[in-house]
Amino acid sequence: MRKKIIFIENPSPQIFLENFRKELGKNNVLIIIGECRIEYRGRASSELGYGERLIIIKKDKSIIVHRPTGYEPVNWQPSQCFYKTRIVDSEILIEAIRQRPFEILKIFFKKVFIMISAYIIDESIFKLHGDEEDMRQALVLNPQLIEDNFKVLEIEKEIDGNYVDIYGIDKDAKPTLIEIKKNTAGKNAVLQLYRYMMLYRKKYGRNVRGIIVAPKLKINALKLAKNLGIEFKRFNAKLAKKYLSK
Amino acid sequence: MRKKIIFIENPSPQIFLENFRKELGKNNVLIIIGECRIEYRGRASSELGYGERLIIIKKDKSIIVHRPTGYEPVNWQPSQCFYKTRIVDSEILIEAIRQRPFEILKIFFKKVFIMISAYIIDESIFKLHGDEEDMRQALVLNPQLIEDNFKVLEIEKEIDGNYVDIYGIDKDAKPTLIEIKKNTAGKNAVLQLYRYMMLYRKKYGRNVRGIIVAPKLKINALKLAKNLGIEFKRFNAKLAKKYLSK
DNA sequence: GAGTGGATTTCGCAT
DNA sequence: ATGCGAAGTCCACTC
Repeated sequence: MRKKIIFIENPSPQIFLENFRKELGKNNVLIIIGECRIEYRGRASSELGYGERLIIIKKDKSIIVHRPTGYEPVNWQPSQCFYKTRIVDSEILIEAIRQRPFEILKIFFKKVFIMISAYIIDESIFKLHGDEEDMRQALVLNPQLIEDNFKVLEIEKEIDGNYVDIYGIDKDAKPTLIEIKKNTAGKNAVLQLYRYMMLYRKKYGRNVRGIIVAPKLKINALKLAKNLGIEFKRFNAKLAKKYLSK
Repeated sequence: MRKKIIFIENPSPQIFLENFRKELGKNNVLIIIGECRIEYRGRASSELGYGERLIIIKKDKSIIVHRPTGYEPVNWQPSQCFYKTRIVDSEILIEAIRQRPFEILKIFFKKVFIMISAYIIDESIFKLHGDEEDMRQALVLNPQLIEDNFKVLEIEKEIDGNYVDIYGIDKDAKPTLIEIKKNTAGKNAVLQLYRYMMLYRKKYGRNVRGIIVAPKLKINALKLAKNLGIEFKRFNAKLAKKYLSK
C-alpha cells in the first residue's frame, strides 16, 4: 500500500545530477524545489533572477516552473522535449530543449533543497462537459428549438477546412448554417459565420441562411448581423442542460 | 542553508486534515501526491475517476491538479479561492471554491502518499521579451522600413529617465523619436511619445519628429496624433519576424 | 506540417 | 466591473 517515493535532500550538484539523470530515465514524475535563475529563448525570450521555485517534470518530459504564487507556470516546455544537464560554475544547469519550434529553457540551480521522484499511475478517462457542446447536443436532439420543422443534416460540417457547428435545412428546405456561442456573441462570431456563408455560397453555388445561437448578442454584433442578413436565436447552456436531462 | 520543508507520509485522513489545515494557513506551498477522484462544477463540469495525481496549492490559494503526463493541469482553481475540508466515507475531501464566477473543485482522496509543505521565497522580477522587441530589432536592422535613408542612432534612448524605443535621424538629418507598439496603439501611446518629444525639445532645444510604429492606431489615437503632429507607420511582429529570419 | 477553432482558457489593459 | 485582444498561449482536429 505504500508508494515508493524517492527523496533526495540538499544534494551536492554531483549527487543531484547523478540522481536526476537516473530518475528522469524511469518515466517518473520529478519534483524539485530549489533556488534558481531561469533563461528562456525561443518564440520569445525571458529572464528570471534567483528565487525559490518549484519545478515539475512529468513522464512525458514536459516541464513547468512554478513561482510561489499564480495559477500559471512562469516558464515551461511542452512534452517531447529533451534534457541536457551539467555543472556550470558550481551551479546545476538543466536545459530543456524543444526542437520544433526550437526553444530552450535553462534552469541554473544555486541550491536544490529537495528532489522527489515518484512513479504515479493514472489511467482514468477525463470527462469534460463543456457548455457549447451541451448546447449543440440539445439543439441536435431538439431541432424545434432552432425553428419548427428544422432538420439537422450534419454537425461540425466542414467547408474548406472550416467547421460549422450545425448544418441543416429549414421548413422550406433552405440550407442553414448555425454558429453556437456559449457566451455573449460579438462581432467576431458574426464575421466568422458570415465567412462560412460565403464559403458555402462559393462551394455550392446557392444562398444559405446563417443563425447565431447564443445567450446574447453584443449591440455592435447585432447591428453587424442585421447588415449581413444573419439571424439570432437566444439560447444558453443552462437551458440546454435541462433539455439534455429529460 | 537548509530549507525547512515539512513532510507528512502516508497520513491517516485525520492526521492529514489536521496538518493540511495548519499548513494551508502558513502561506506555504503545498504539494500532495495521492490517489483521488475529482469533480468540477462551474463554467463547465468535469469528472475524473480514481488515479494517482499531483496537487499543488500555492501561497495565493490557487490550486492545480496534475496527471503524470501533459503540460496542462487537468483541473484547477485560480487564486483567491477558499477551502473546505472534511472526511466523507473515510475519504479526505478537499473543496476549492471560487466565488465569482461560482465554481467548485472537489478532490476525494482514497489515499495520500505524501504531503509536502514549504515556505518558498521568490522576489525576482520576470522579464519577457516578446514581439515588441522583435519589431524593434527588425526596424534597427532594416531602417528603410521606417523611411528611406533613415538612420538609427540609438535604441532605448534615455531622456530624463524615460526610454524611447528608437532614436534616429531622417534623410534631412531631422531628429526622430519612434515608439513601437506590438498591438493596436491607443491614445496613451500617442501621449507617451508626445511627452518624450517635449522632453527632447526641452533638453536639446530643437524640434523632433515622432512616429508611432504599430499594427494599427485606434481612431481616437489617430485624431490625437494628427493634432500633435505625430506620424504613424504600420508594422507588426509577424512582418518583423520575417525580416529577422532572413 | 500548416491551418482553424475552442478553452473552466488566463492575463492585462482600456473603457 | 466589463469588454477586448494577446499569449512562448496549449490542444485537438483536418487537409
